[in-house]
Amino acid sequence: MNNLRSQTAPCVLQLGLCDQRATDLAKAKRVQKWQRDPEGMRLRILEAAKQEFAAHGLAGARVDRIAANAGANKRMLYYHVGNKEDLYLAVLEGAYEKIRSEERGLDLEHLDPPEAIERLIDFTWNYFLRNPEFLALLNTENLAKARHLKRSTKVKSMHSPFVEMIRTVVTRGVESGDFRVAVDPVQLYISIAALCFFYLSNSATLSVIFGRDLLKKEARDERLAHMVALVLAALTGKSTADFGNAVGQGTRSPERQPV
Amino acid sequence: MNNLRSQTAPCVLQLGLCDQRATDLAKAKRVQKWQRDPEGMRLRILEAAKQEFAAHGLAGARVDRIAANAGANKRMLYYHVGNKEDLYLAVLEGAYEKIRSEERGLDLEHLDPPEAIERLIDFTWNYFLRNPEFLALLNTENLAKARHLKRSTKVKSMHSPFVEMIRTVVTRGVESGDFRVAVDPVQLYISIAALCFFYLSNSATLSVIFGRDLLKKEARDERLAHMVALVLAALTGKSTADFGNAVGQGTRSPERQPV
DNA sequence: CAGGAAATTAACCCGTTGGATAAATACTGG
DNA sequence: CCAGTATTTATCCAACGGGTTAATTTCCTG
Repeated sequence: MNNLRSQTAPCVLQLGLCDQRATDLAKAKRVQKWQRDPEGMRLRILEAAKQEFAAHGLAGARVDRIAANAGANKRMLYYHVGNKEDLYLAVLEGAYEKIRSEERGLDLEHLDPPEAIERLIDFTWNYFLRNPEFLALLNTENLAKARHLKRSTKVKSMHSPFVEMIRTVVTRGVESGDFRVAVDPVQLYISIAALCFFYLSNSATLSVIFGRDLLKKEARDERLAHMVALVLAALTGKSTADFGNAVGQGTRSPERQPV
Repeated sequence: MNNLRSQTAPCVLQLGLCDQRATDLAKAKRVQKWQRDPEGMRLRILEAAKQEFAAHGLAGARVDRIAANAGANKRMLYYHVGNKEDLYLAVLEGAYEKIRSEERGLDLEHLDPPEAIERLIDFTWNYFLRNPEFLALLNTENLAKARHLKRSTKVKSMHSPFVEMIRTVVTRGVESGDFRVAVDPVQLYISIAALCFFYLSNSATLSVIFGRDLLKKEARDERLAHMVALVLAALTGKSTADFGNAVGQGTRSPERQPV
């Protein structure tokens, strides 16, 4: 259809000359047509690749589109990162790095155990909301049965501190009497992630089959309250108001009733 | 690489002649080379397509491979179903049809509310375990933002009875005093599906980052117990033995410790 | 048993796409 | 300011993959 090669955006800071190339080719020669910026270029490539892989999956992603959206030439991808799969793995590693890095700043150690859990849920939920590409990338990688992730050395090492962080919270909660039982921290984290991840990652199909928009503000708030109430009720044994409140909200307004 | 076109498997019931075609071509002419079987062919195509789409996603799926695995010619797909996207939608609709159909047989109405919930979790979990393609298909469709599902008329209509089924259980549970709160049935189902779905759908990456095999028998049993305990504890307010039991199992055996 | 419709096969078409090559241009150290 | 290197651009291409056309074979019906 449309030839992507002709769409390759010129590099940043091109001194506003590219548009007039036709009018004065001779003069253009004396001026800088592009600037070097390897680091910036690499970052823009990775960002564009993240969007592309998230939007279309590994097989559906187009190298040309990534280049175009990065304001680069296709050749640059191979020069700066490598082939399509290398690019994909770099994006994936970056995505894990980013979330685990933010999680490290959660500082759950200084909170009451129930508050710590609530904060973890709140963070996870909002992180997924803010970074929908992350969800899509994980799904893509799981479709590939983690083939690429297995090759990655970086990723494996960055998860044990995170698990330990949760384990500490659980242990403290049991000792303080806030929690009735000492759950396996990995199991607990998977459950928390599951509640957030599935809702958001599958919101498109769920919205269709249940006939309500699961992403609108009220629905999102309701969901967060539901998840916190669910997990805390199970851990502490005490019911919270929110869990009860969530009851009818989704069903009362008639236009949101599933047909 | 290898030319798929030459791999097209002959039709079923070819009277065992195909292997000897080279030896006696003349005689073969007098015998049936293939049999008509439109319904069977359609089914085999859909089954092969399901596997292919589940394994590679929409963009990654190869029409040639589907044809080959269906023991058919590529042209047959277009003859019996339509183009690639039609094929994909047919597969997707069939997948929804199948799970909702099995769910209808659950007969939760005649169980105690807590038992009914446990049974629903148990069924969902095992259905996902038995039908991993279903998970992959849903992920693929969500990557496409439910673009195809929205076009489907069949799918939307088959979910309201299911939601009503759950709503009845919840209402009965509240009336009997088994449940402390009347949760929104959609919210509850999404949570149950989430706990099962995410664990299985993402088991590949999770197994890598947490350094344990989440699909082995013990891990699966442990997970089911954890989920049932989590949901029932939140609904009933009573702790169950399993939730506590699950504590250390994942962490005690040293080889499963995340590094 | 003829003849036409339904089912199946074989071969081809052509735009797309990942990747490669070589040439041009900017920067840097001497 | 010059030579050499790093970065970027402009083309090119062979393989691939979805889809189509046309011929071939089986089955059904009158």
